[in-house]
Amino acid sequence: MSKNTDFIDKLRSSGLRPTKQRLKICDVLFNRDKTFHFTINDLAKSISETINEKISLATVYNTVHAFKSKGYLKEISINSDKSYFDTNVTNHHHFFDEDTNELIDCNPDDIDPINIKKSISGKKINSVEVLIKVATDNQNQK
Amino acid sequence: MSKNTDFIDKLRSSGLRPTKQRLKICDVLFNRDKTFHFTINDLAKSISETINEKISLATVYNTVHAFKSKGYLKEISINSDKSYFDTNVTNHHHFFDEDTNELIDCNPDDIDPINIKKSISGKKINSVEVLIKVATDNQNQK
DNA sequence: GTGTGTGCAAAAGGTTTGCAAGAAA
DNA sequence: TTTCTTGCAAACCTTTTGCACACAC
Repeated sequence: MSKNTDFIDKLRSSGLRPTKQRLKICDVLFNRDKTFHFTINDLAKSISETINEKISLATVYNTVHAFKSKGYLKEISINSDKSYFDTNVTNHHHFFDEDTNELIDCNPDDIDPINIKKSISGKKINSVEVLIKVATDNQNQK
Repeated sequence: MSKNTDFIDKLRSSGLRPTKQRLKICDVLFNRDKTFHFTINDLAKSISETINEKISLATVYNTVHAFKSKGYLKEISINSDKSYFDTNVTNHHHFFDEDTNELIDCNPDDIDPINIKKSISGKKINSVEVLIKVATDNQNQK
């Protein structure tokens, strides 16, 4: 697990001042074994549960966006009503459980490489994302 | 091209009353050669440009949701800030042009079938969607 | 000290809701 | 006449913004 000094280095090296709030957010986001999928609300709640002091929503937004632009977080589109973020910034795909609104990472070998035969002239591919929506078996289809 | 009576039948057969507003929206949505990708705003604008009377935003939302739940429209997640809809309700994937915010349909044979080796126990796959984000070539990557 | 970051509240943008009036059955 | 639909405005929720104060350097 990362220590506080690691986070300080990480922030400093990307030009972000290691403030108390940012370090707390780092702690909540990155000090865990498994990938964390969250909405801003989840994160804010998680923060106020983990620590006693609470961090302003504006700061949480700021920080998440800063982390995203530095490549420490990835944003995932599922529903249009909320932004999901992912602490796993490697290229990977997702299952989305429509019953629980939960995101599940795919491992690289869970899905064969996507073979795209079409290209858009003058454009280059920035990302290829696969989203597999699942729900309990005895249910009407999406 | 579909005629008004077709739309009336379509609506009636799915339990929706063929009101003047819904028929107008049908006309704007389905009376076209190519697939239509739109946000609610696009649609509202398109309506007020096409016809002189305008339709309340609430009604546009109602209607689009009704059409979606009847399977006449498909919702696509790209950014979290807006809902995109698609008049092409067949299974297909998309390119998204990040320069122009434009959606482009993939034909079935543009992408090889997605081979998913993992499954979630007790859950069945409702949909598999691939989103390929593209941008002009001389640009920093996403 | 200078410049960046934080926090609050207010504003913004998209979407939903409640309810009275209107239209379809 | 009964039920569904419309339209408006208000409510709502998530996200952004402005600005004064505080903190990092």
